[in-house]
Amino acid sequence: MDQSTSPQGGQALLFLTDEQLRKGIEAMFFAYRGFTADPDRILSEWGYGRAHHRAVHFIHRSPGTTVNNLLSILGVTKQSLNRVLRTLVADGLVESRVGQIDKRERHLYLTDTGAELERALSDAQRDRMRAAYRAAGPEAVAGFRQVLEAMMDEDMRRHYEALREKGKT
Amino acid sequence: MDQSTSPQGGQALLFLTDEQLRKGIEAMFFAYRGFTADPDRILSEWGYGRAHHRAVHFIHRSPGTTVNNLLSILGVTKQSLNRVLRTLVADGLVESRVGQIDKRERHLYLTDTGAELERALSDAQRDRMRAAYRAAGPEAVAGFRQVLEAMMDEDMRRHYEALREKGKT
DNA sequence: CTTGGAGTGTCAACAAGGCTGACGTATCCT
DNA sequence: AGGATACGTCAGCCTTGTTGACACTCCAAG
Repeated sequence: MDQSTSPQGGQALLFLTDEQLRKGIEAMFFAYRGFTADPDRILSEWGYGRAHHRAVHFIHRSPGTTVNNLLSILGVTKQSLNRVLRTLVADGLVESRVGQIDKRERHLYLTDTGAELERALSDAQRDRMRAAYRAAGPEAVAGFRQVLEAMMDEDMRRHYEALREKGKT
Repeated sequence: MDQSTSPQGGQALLFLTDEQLRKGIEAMFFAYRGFTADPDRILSEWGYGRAHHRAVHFIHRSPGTTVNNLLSILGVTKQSLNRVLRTLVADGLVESRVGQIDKRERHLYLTDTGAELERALSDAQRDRMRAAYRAAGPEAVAGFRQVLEAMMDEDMRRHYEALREKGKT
């Protein structure tokens, strides 16, 4: 395709050999496995799966978020998300409050139990992330984040960058 | 848990605030989605899923690999892998040859068609990886790889590092 | 006030791709 | 000869994704 695709073509310029890129691809694959291993263990103890983890994580991050908002972040159908939310509400981990301004919307909050699960999950995941960060060092971390951000789709980057936007209950 | 878990505790020392770590976690989540988006599109055209991608990728990387070896790399059950391999063999993308030294083993190879799919998939994935690498720059890439390697489980790092070991057909 | 549409919940049916358990067969090794 | 190994396969179950269809509530525009 371009010069960097040929075996040694762009190496002097940009070191992007197919072999380098393949290593990066496999690194993503193997690392993502490690990344999810600990939460998966905890989730199975609670009888949940990754879908529940994602929901709990983003509800914790943005308390009061609406179902629709969650849908666009998670990128799944409402039927799929609803199944997960239903069990979380039924099990008392998530509270779904009817919106005050717009009563069609449901605003989602973690209960104490929900917060407990979230804490167990994020503690485990942070521990591994922290260990990796420490092993790699500050400069490596900066590079890590730069590459990951460059790998995201546009809309995902929007969600990624959005931290605080709603402060009302 | 330790000093870096408290809001500002370890920042001066290691900048590892919960917020920083959370950002890293979400970056992994969103980036992995981007990472798999292009292959997923191609796979659905061929009527396959990610499981087929993984099999095809590692057979391409290590032609003649055995089923057992593939199992340990992919970390799935033989029943699960077998279902995927069966369709790939039936569709003529993968060839399964009885071992010459040990006739119990089956050695796996891509056919021309299989290589064609692999090429389409890895081209797409490399394109995105290359774009991300270029956008982030060489130093960032080094850091990216360092952090990912530190995030892997032990056995995964072994597979990740193993490039060539078998040269015989 | 009526009506269209947005936001949400839910039922049903289906598929991919994990899992466990059990069994059979061929082959190798001791 | 007998146990271990490599592989395939059948059967059943679970999670999590999909479509399609339908109902309900409410806001806003006409």
